[in-house]
Amino acid sequence: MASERYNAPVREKHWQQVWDERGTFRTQDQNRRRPKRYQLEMFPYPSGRVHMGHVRNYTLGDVMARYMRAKGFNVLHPMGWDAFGLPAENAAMERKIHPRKWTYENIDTMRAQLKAMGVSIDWTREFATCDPAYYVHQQRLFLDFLKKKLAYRKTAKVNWDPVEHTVLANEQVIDGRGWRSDAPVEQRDLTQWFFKITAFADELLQALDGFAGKWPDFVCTQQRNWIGRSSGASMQFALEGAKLPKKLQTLEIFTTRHDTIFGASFMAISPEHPLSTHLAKRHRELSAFIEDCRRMGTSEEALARAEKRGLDTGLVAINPFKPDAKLPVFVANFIVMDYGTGAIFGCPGHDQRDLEFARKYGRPVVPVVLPPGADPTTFKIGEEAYVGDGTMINSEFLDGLTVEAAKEAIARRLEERGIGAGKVNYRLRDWLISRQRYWGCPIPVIHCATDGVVPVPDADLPVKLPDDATFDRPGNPLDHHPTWKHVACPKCGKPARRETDTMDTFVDSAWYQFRYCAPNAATPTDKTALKYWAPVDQYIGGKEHAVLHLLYARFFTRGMKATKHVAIDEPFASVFTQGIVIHETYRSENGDWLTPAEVRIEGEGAARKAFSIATGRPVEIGPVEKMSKSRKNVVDPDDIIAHYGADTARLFIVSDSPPDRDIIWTEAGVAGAGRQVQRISRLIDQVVERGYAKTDPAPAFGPEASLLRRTAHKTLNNVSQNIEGLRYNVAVAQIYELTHALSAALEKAGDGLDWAIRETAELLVQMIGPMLPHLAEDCWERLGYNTLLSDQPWPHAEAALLVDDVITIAVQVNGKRRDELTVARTASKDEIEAAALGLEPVVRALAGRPVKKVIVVPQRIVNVVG
RNA sequence: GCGGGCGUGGCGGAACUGGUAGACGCGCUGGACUCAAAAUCCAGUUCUGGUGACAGAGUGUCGGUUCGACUCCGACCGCCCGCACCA
Repeated sequence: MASERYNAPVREKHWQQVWDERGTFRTQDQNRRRPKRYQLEMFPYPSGRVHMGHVRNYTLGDVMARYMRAKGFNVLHPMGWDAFGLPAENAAMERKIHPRKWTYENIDTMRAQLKAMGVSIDWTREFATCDPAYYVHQQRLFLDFLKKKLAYRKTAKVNWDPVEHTVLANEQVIDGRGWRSDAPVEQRDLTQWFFKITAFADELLQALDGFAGKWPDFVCTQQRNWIGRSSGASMQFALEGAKLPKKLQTLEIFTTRHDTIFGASFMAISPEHPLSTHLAKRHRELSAFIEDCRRMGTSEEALARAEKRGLDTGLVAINPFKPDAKLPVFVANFIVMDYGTGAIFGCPGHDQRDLEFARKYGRPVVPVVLPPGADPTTFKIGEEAYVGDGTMINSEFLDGLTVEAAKEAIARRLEERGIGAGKVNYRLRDWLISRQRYWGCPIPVIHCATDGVVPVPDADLPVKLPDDATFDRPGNPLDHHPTWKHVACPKCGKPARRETDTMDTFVDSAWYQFRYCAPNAATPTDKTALKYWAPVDQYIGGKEHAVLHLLYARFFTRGMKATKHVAIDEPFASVFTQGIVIHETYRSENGDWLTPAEVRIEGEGAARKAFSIATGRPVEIGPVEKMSKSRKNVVDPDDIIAHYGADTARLFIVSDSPPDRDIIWTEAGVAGAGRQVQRISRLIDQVVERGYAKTDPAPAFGPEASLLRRTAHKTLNNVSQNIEGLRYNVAVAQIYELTHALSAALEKAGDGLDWAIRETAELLVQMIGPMLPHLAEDCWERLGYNTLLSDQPWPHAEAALLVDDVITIAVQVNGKRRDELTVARTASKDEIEAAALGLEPVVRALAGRPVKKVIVVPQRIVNVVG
């Protein structure tokens, strides 16, 4: 009897319903004596529909969650919605639908889609960050941060996105453009809310050292660079040459090369430096120059190659170590205000940029560091500044010292004289969290003319978003609202103004991982729950969050520790970044993009051609790119699930490509995965059909049965290890090999073989469980069980079956493989050597030469050197 | 410019701490079943020479260490990513 085709879409719905009814994946919170495993994937933004990136992300996490569950861990695998954000407001403007309605409708759609994927989520813990029940706690956290001065307000130059009508954090500006809008950002002076991430700069940096092997290297490197620690010194220079207000009479600089102070030949300050601003008031040429720089300034990295230009202010600075050296002060276009103090001393001998500037403006170039082996009487700086190590020269009391010693000597004297000190500088800026938008978490403060910034009292929380906002004009709807912002000051009762800024949506996602541990707690977090569940054991998500979200969440955890909401420093014990899903692009003759569903492909390889299904006209096959709506190279997961089933989609996602690499979505690949699903289903049917005799105790095993059992248990062992190491593609390959072995065994007969076939089939079904959960559940039932496979413990590999009595090792002559040798595992070196030397191909390869040496590595290899 | 990662068949990719390179899948070729097709199954498939046994070459390039190198070291080439006048 031929087995029926496995109807995945129907069976999958059935099993999803069973899991749902039985609450199979509900986390047992009270079961805290079992070891826990917190598996988390980055929660989605409810943009409308689930895309392939989501399918990949949640499949990768689900394989791990299901595996760990079977391994006996108490698994927390929750899901929620990163639900605040601008697209909801855009939808409100374009389609006249309220952001709340739009968001919750999308959530309903996407929840159904995720359920159709068969993800083992505990849906009872679900929340959306736009639920007041969530953001009330975020407001509490904000107020606690405010108390601890981790949140503060300041006036600063900020990145203004002219399209989104809001400010952006530095991390959200990519190549001078807004991360969502792609519009060039402008600099504006505004008073905004910040989180003091710089307070933890050093901690955040140092903790990265402990992440080796648990976080991707590139993420650690990028965070290190973003924090950008550099160790140097601050130094004050007295200014002469014009009447200056007291505050501007000394110029403070930051340098990492204080050793080269005797080689200084000019000073340079940023066009945005307060001194530049002051001088420009009475100096028309200077104000024109500053204006010029400002216009050039903001855009593009092209300015990195732009010409170094400067304007002499006429002021001179006194070198504190060489008072007779008068250093002209330039305003220079290559000095940026937001690093160090926005001012430097230029030492052209040992800095390439300073050298170019000095040559252009006729400043002297004096070498003060002598390269090892160079002649001090003839050493000169040519086209290239010398930036290496060496011995100090032309530097009075520093002469003869190493660079390192000279730095120490200078730092010491600076401190003694009170005009500077050794100093560490960071590139990291505080996190600007104010957004002039409606659909975000309101910042819970009130501005009072008498009392200043007043926190909203806890009893008045949450500060809820008004439902009746209007979205018909640009700007902040909260600010436009007729009544919302007008409130009484909680302190003095006088009329006051509610803060109308909302928080950056990255705040919402900076602590959600803790909320899942106790999603209904009356406080932001629950100590008992956190003690058990935190930190997240494995976090899986996109590479694009290497610095953004992953850095913010790390900061927030430290902030929450300082405010006693958590007891740990780091939110994620290990992080895995998945590759993206990419697909071919298709373009019609008139340049329009077409979706894969609108295209018919004919031919193979070089003869492969595409045609529009609608018009029949040829279509150009373009490069393989990240799936995106604009390129239309998207495949709807629903279509795949409806046609092949979720298991096929899941299998395609985890087979072939390693999870951290990009994966090319192809119809052929999906069809191939679909065939594998059918193949396994058929194989299990064959096993059931053959009948079995799984007697207890086990029968005597003949050679066929023993071989099959060894293969099955070895595979189990390897698959387990490969799942744990997120090498799912290798695990899948090994499962395929086992199906071949099982298939071959069905053709044979032998002592105990029926028993072994039955055992192997059960192991196989259990092994596919994490990846193909519906099929596995279905096969488990066909094997005669009325329990759920999802409730079965992961099988144990029998240690005795993992080692072979007889093994095959390669035999080389001079490093070249000539033959192989089958020997007992326990064979001695001498036995192996004797057997190897007797092999005919070995004798032939030696061609009569005497054997000089024989290397025998038991159980591995023999190499005959002749 | 600085930093990180990666280069293996026609393709995706395997290869544990240096020990039989190319597992597994896709594709391709041939065959079986079929009136035919689909589906399925079997065999072959790194390259070169040879009917064949077999021989030689081979993991971006060049060199080194080693009995033995995809793996370790040095130099170079190419691709991808991040930061970018950072003082």
